[in-house]
Amino acid sequence: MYGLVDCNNFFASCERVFNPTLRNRPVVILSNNDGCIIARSNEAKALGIKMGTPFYQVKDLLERHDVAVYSSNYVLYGDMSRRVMTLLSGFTPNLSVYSIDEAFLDLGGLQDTRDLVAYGQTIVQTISRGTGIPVTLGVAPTKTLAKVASYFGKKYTAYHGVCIIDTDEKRQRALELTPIGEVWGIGRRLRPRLEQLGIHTAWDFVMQGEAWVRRKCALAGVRTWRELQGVSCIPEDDLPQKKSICTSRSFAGDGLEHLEQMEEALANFATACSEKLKRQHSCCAAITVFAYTSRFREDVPQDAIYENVMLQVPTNDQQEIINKVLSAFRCAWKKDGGYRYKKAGVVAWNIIPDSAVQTSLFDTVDRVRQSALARAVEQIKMKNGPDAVKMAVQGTSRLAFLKREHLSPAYTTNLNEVIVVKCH
DNA sequence: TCTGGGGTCCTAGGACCC
DNA sequence: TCTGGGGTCCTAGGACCC
Repeated sequence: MYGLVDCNNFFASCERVFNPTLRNRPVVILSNNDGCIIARSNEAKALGIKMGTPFYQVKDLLERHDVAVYSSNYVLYGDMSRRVMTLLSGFTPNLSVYSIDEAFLDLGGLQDTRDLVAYGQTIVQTISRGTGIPVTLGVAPTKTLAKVASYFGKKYTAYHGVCIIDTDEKRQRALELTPIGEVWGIGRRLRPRLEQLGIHTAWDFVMQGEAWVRRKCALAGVRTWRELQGVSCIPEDDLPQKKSICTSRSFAGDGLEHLEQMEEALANFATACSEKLKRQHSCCAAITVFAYTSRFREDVPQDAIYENVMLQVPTNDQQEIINKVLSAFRCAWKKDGGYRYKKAGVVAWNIIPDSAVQTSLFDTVDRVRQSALARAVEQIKMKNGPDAVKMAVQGTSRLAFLKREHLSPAYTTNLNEVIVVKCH
């Protein structure tokens, strides 16, 4: 059996943990640059606020209903997520963290339903007491069915956060009540196509033949179809190593116009990619740098830059990645183009373990010197903090281009921002 | 005025080989 | 008029997830 633990309205719940006045009040969280709504409390959902709605389109509505609005505080959410996952790892030898707010638990040892219900309640209550985050647990023979179970666990309060699908009768009943679009693996495109073919519930889908599913939904559809029948076919512990690593941002306002501004932003994106590569002990053999103007502005000239760099010798070195990114970007830069770039980023790909790097006879980089410098920089950072030393081209205004007007404090990670309790 | 930021996998088609 | 029969590799684009 698999358990799926899913944090309820995770970002909104994180804000609530440290601000009790937000309880029973609708809460929404905005994306970077305060652009879109990316998380909502139940009260906000009830107001009809949709995921992904641009903030400016619902600003009036939010004010009318006294909705609390927050900028994304990923430092806080990341730390709260780590706490939840740490607690969960105590309940299973096999925890697979699926996203910032979800994890699959291997519950293989527990077959008896009464045991499962009790164990599930313990898990939910432990997370709630330990972190203040409400979670839902769905349990079923496959991961896709565990998702279905958690859908019902959230929908009906009578489950008290734990819903278990452990018999064929329960499975059929659940699938009959599950709209096809709610199934994990059926997305925005497939749903209308299936509905047109008369498939409205997960059960309608399961009742089709395999060849039919294969024809209409390709291989991924067949996998979902089998999972819904109780045949597990989503591989264990997927992708610990990332196959591509991307750092990108939108720029607030009209975007960036000058090469120097772009260079500063890209140098910081390149640095972030280098750090992510080092964290998973990888090197990349290819890098992409991209930038484009706003696709929403038909009244201004449009441009897109997209440059690939193939490396002779894979690397994760900050300086080298910055150099490659910037020289490729400068070649593609249109002097006097007058474009305002709204979004840019760096992607590292063709990733291999850093232990498997092959050198090249024609390498022009002094690797000995490079790694000595990188080691020295790392030691300075360890001793004096992550911002103690940086490349000049990175500038001093990290994240300055982000608009975050509704940011909450970093309650759990910054000593100057921890919560203060006043005694009278 | 204002529209996120990451990832994965699969498939079709083109380029190339003999 | 008529135009083989296998392969491989790469890439772009489409689908999905959070």
